[in-house]
Amino acid sequence: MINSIMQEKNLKITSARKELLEVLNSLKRPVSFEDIKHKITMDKATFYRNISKFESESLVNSFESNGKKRYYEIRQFPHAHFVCNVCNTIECLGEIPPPTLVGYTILDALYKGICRNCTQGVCIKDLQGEIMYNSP
Amino acid sequence: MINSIMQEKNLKITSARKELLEVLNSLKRPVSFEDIKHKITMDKATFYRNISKFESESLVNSFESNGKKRYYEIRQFPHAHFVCNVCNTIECLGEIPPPTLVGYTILDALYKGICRNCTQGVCIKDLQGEIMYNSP
DNA sequence: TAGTTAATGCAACTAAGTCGCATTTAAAAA
DNA sequence: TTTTTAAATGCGACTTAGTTGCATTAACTA
Repeated sequence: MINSIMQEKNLKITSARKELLEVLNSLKRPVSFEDIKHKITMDKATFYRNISKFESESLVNSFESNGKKRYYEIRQFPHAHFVCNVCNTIECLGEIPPPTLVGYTILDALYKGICRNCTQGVCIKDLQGEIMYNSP
Repeated sequence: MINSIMQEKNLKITSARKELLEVLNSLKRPVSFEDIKHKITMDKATFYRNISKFESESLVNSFESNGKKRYYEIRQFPHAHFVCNVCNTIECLGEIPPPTLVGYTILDALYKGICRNCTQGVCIKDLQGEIMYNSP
């Protein structure tokens, strides 16, 4: 089915592309080049050229998180992401719609903060002045 | 008053730090190192060391946008940002609260999409499958 | 004012991402 | 099936954001 996806987009089916889509598809979470470079055999130039082609064909999404790295994932239904400042985990948020912004088209939402696990270990008063929203 | 801010945080008051805080304070919008490197006289190592110290002292906020650059701004009241994928403009969103995420502490929100100006020039059908939320 | 410690400038380095070019390969034509 | 050709690949060189070590300088303290 990976082949037919590429055919639909009129992309030449190469072994590098199949490999890359299979890896992204099996992981189903946002990954950086570093995360998967040992899982793929292609050159990094090929990785970036293909990722960028996949993005322009709407097969892949990307965003940047806390580090200086970009994260890529297979595009499924549109969803937001949450990056934890403590453990640096990136979570895909399923059901969270972004707020209303009249006149704007929101394509992506990225939230940062402290995830459920880490929140329990963090003293709230250390966050004085930083809190946008603290959930109950 | 810039001096007293640094005193409160027990930061040594140096000319580089005064210069950097003054520039950030006068611009009052998120800027990258590139944006302001011609406005400051310090070495880039000093810039990054001070920005990072300011961040850990809660004087400055940072986030990454579409490019591979990081953006820094004086921390005022907490607010979200909107990055336009078309014109790459970064807007500070004043009154937009992030959604509820039970158990999580949200410290930052970054939305991407198409800003008010650019939305008028974009054909909605080009966005098939990408739309998270299209405002009325 | 002298002494201590932290901040600075400089240069070298790392890592993400890009680009040009020669070679290979997928797929269409013959 | 073989030939053709345009696109994809690997390689190496490059760019740029950000970091680090080290010698020097400047801010605070006694």
